[in-house]
Amino acid sequence: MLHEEVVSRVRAMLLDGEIPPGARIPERDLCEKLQISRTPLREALKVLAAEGLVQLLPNRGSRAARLTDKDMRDLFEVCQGLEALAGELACERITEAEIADVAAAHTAMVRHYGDRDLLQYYRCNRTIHEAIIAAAGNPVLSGLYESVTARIRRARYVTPMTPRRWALAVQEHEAILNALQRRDGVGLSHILRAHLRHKREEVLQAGFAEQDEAPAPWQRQA
Amino acid sequence: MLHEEVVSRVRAMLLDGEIPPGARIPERDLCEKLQISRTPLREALKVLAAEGLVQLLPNRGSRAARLTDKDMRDLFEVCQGLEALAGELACERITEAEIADVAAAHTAMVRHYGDRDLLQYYRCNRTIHEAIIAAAGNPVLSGLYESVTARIRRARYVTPMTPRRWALAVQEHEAILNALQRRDGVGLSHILRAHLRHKREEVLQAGFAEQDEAPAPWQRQA
DNA sequence: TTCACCAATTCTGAATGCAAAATGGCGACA
DNA sequence: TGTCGCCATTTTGCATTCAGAATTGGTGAA
Repeated sequence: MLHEEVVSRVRAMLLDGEIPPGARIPERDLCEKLQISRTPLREALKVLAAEGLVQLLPNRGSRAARLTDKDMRDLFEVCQGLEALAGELACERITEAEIADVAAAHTAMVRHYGDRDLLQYYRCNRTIHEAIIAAAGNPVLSGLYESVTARIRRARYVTPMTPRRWALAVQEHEAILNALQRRDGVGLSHILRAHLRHKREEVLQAGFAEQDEAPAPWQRQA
Repeated sequence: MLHEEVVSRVRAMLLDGEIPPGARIPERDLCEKLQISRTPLREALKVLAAEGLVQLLPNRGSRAARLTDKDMRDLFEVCQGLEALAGELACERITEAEIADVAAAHTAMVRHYGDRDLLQYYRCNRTIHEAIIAAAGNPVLSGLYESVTARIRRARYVTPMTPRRWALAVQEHEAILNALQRRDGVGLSHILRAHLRHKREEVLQAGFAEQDEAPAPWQRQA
């Protein structure tokens, strides 16, 4: 198994919640689960720690990072900034073919909205957002966006929506597609930010802060 | 030596150019220079590779990453987005005391401009930008900003400036401070973006693309 | 002289072993 | 009975070791 594969596997386990937030990560167990030795696993854990997914406690091993409400707010804020930037850049650089792709995904998404199929709706939604990022043609931006969204993905794409909010979101997406087709970068940027601000409010209202696993009150968190 | 210390040391060597861009990094040499064994060094290299400072070639070791013009442009673009976001957030959250600190750094910077002391000027400049980031009160943002600026620091703070551009930069900084004092988030955001756009043009004009170390023509780059 | 091929060396990547630190349990004492 | 301190066990962090791949140098043939 390649180094990057180990990183991906463990990252997936963290993001999918297979390793729950706040849980300790016993190296030995993960080693035998992944059928590798401790050295490559430890390398992967350090990388994931640098990404903010894992918390390293010196001489006390590693834990899956917990996301507080504050973390979630911070991540959403940055995500807003990144999407806004991507929107502006995308309007300058996107090809007609790519616009058509986004339009297709949008149409599919609206259809799933009509069917009230939340899962498929979210899938198309994500496709659209990622297409806009990709259209910005900036690998640095793409990388940071990937890292940030990965951490809020469960919150972003799992939160149930009220009919009212869902309708608003679809409406916003109409505006997003429209701005993109008009190549109105400033407009798109504003819409994306508002869109994400609303999403953030949803998520925070839903109370998606990740709880501590062993919240013994006298143990202060490092 | 702690893990984070190893990462920092090697990162510093890369950013300072002690390990030149494109240079191969023989693990054994660095090990004895840092007085550590290969295991912790390799962990650090993987982390730095995830940060984009190091390029891992499977079974062929690692190289210090080279920055192309495109990389530089991408990094500046993202930097613009992050600073713009930070400017808006800072205007909402900055304290009067922090504004005073920025104002003091600004005054000092203008004085160094009067003395044509580029080094001290850049020092104050950086203080101001970092203070704005810090005032945004978003650790995720701070972390990404730190990572992005580290990679363009040499270009950003080493490029010589024409008198004309320098004067413009100072003028822009007046506007930055002014917007901050008025807590005009949107205005600050725009000024910061223009400021960085100008900076980027300077840097790219100066031709700061990092050359290959061993550009043997028949060796294709991975 | 130049190219191709092969052996030897060097270097990377991963597993194992060892010392140090932390965790948990047991007993002593207040 | 509850708390503190000490010792055994577990786990981490690192050095060392081992296997495999890549590079280098050399040899021979065209």
